[in-house]
Amino acid sequence: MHIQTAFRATNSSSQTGIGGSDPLSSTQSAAITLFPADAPIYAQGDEAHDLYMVEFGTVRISRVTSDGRRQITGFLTAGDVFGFEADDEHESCAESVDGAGVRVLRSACRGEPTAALLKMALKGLARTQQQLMLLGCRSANARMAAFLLDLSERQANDHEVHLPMQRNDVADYLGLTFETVSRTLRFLKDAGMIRLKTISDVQFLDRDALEQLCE
Amino acid sequence: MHIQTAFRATNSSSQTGIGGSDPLSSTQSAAITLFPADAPIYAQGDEAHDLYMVEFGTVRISRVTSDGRRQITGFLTAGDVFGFEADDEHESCAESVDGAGVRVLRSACRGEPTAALLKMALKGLARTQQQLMLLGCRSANARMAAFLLDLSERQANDHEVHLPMQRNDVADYLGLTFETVSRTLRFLKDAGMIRLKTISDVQFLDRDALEQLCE
DNA sequence: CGACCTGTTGATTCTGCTCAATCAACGTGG
DNA sequence: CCACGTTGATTGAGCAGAATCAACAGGTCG
Repeated sequence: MHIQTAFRATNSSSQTGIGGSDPLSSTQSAAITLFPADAPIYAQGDEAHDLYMVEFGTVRISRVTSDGRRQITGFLTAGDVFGFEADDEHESCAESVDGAGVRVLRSACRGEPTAALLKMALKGLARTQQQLMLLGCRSANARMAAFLLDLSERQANDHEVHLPMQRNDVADYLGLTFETVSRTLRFLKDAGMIRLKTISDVQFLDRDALEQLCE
Repeated sequence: MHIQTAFRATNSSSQTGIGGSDPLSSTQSAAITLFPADAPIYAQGDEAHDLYMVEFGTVRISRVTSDGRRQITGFLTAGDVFGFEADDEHESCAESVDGAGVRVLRSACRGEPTAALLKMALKGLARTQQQLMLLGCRSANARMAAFLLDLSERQANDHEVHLPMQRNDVADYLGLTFETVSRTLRFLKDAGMIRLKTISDVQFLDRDALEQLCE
């Protein structure tokens, strides 16, 4: 099974600054491919050729264990680059969450690596370590608070957060069950820390309390 | 406070193949520094200049949260390279676990990056993702089993594993308490999967059962 | 020998998982 | 239009497992 609905849009010069200089000036691939919700971008075991950059929407990176469980190892949004592998095979799979636009950076990984390429790899490393700290939080409430604050920072909005993914995805990201995710949001609501504007839009009522909670 | 007992040894050409060619031929720093147990190599907040390679012994990378808890984000052994940062400041701290020999790779990160450098960074990324999957294991027994098997692979020994770090470190690595670590080892012992040759040497009696457990 | 540190074990508490029911939103087809 | 099925989200009850608090054993070092 492969991508069907993926279409190609004209290149809309990404606003997603990486460092200062555009690291892709020599590797531009003008086409952006749209992956509808839940469409696979690459799968576990696929050969790893290229790198990818999210242009809009959200991409999830996940890995499935032999017992069928799924661990989401990252949610990526505009400007994030993914597809790095130590070997020539993808250890994780990448899927669109909500209809994501992805640009393929061909030949970015061919030849001698550039400083920009290294920087992107290090950014991926930093993201992964960040999530590691998140999973280190013992309580479910703390993890959720940390997750919301992390999203808030990425979305550059101190007062509100949009959750493009569903509860199941959040659960597999935080190492919880989706029931617990639901309960946790309810706890934060009852504690007066957040308000659920819609099912996927969270408004912060007491940011300090959230920050204190995830410590 | 800085390293005191650190001494410099003659360079013993490392056997720790990274890829095939020696990536450090142009960046050799002949000196190896010995860090005694628990000695800091660098601290959270230190300026990040160089990269480091473990020559012998074990190094732990950790991060402390504002509430005082510690999350160990990696145990590194001979051949592993660490010190990568996305920014110019160390987000984590590195300490010797058991008396570790560390070589500084000066200027490895200056100028244009090499393919070998990128490869090392990607290896670090892969290690971090591996641990992320480990933390994704729900049960304490599963985490411990996965940890032991992971160590076994790194030590290239199918029958036995040496634990250079103490229970407290294992706990902070696995996101458990040290009491639970103790109990978990006891469980694996009672289940006939392992034998504790010494307090820090674990012998596998039923490797298959361990592998099945951590699924 | 005593002080201290690491590790083990026990008892209790509490958190999150499991199993289950319910509800709201949506789409389909009669 | 409404009956029906589906899917995602919420909520409840009971239980298993890990954290917490506490006691104790073994080793090392002064």
